[in-house]
Amino acid sequence: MNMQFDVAQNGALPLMTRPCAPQSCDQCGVRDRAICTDLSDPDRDALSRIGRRVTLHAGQTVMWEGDDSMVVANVIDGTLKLATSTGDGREQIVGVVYASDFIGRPFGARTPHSVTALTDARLCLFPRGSFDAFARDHGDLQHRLLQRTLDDLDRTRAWMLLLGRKTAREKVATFLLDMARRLQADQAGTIELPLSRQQIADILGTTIETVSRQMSELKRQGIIALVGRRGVRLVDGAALEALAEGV
Amino acid sequence: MNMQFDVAQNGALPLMTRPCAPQSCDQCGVRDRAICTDLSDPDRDALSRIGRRVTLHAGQTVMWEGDDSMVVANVIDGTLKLATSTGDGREQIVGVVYASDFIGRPFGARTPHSVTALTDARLCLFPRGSFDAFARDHGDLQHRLLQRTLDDLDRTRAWMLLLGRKTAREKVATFLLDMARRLQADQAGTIELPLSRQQIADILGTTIETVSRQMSELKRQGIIALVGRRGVRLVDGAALEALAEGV
DNA sequence: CCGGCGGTTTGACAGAGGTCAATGCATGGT
DNA sequence: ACCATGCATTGACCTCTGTCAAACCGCCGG
Repeated sequence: MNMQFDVAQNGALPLMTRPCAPQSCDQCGVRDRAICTDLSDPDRDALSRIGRRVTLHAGQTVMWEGDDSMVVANVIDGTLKLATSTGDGREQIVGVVYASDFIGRPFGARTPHSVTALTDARLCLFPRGSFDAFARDHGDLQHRLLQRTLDDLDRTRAWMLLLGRKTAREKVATFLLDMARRLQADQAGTIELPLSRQQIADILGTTIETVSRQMSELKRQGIIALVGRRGVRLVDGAALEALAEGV
Repeated sequence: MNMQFDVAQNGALPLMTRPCAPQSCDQCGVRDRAICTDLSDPDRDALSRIGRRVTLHAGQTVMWEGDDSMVVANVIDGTLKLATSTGDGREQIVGVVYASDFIGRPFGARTPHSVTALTDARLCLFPRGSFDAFARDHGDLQHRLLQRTLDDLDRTRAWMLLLGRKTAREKVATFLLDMARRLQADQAGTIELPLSRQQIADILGTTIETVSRQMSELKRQGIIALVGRRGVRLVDGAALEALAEGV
């Protein structure tokens, strides 16, 4: 099906080589949305001292499927994909994460999926062992992590319905609505997808050609408008909603 | 695709009407595997007093998708399915749970999927509010719940690869290996599937006919043997493993 | 032991979507 | 401003799997 087209883009990981200058949590952009939000000031400082700010370029992979789980992180900025693949290189994106989301596998030995930057991104990175220890001692942090994990699980299960039972048309409609919900539209109502057609196909469990054909068809019907390579404007949201549910 | 064929089997829920006689945790069959395992004796007693033992018959549904999240439970015995469906009745099973697993949506207002007994089952049922409050006060319980949720999420994401990228053959092979891993084989090496062909199809995101055809083909090749309606013996496990990965 | 029910298997067919291939066209570098 | 490159679109074709339908057969009750 599709090859791991972006492996070649991955340079050496900057994790060890380019820690940014230590930066306080005070001016952190996700300060009031990340899992560390409701820690007390001294606790947050302690956690902050465990972690490092790290910058990623689009295409770089932070963790690989099956690796030992060495680090976890908060996403400060940017969009990343979580993916797994079959032995022969078919890839399925199992999650897309945004600013303030948490990535990595705490309390477990293995990273079950790769994590790759789709855009340039900044992370607040923690060694897993230290993070685990810290979390065990801080009930609210653990509670927030649990909340997030439960939400992730709900979203993931909802996506299984899409993968297993929806038609290509329904998949694309659902995807567009999902993106519109997460992304901020500009003044013209256009959203900029952080994903290529190939990546969209990898999320929807289909092919690039099918995604393209479905989008063209939606455009032909006047339900969406395509602007440039990655821009989309949802012209008739209600129609999309209907298609997403398969009516 | 497939209709919700088993809705008709659902009698009135026994949840309110048939609480079993209070029963201590001492003789609980999942005592050392459920999330309550490492609570202190008094704590476990306290939790036990919040909950009730409840018996379900095969086909009965405990919670419906979209309902307010009123209860959570430990599975003491039996097998249940978690499912979501599209507006027009296509169903996707998003999880199968066994003895000692935890079900329901703690810390959230809505139940994101239905929960239905596949076999007769026994639950240790808690009102969600009380359970949430208890869990917040007991870090180890919450930690165990987090562990389980993280494991569930890993498994669920692995299943997304199957739904999105695997062929019918690979799906069936993966399913059989997964069941063999979970279920206890009898002396002849035969496992008894707790699922009908329709339910298998609903797990794999395919149809009953495709499942049947793939199983027949595997049997023809001597890789598995079918015994009766629900029995399967994995004759050539290595061949199955190879098929599951798509080689 | 038999008969009927409900799940399962098998067959024939069709269509959605995958594959292969060519063309089109944004985007970024010079 | 232009071109080159790589992504996206479109087309033709084919296959896998879904659909419809009939035959089959475990399993249970009488």
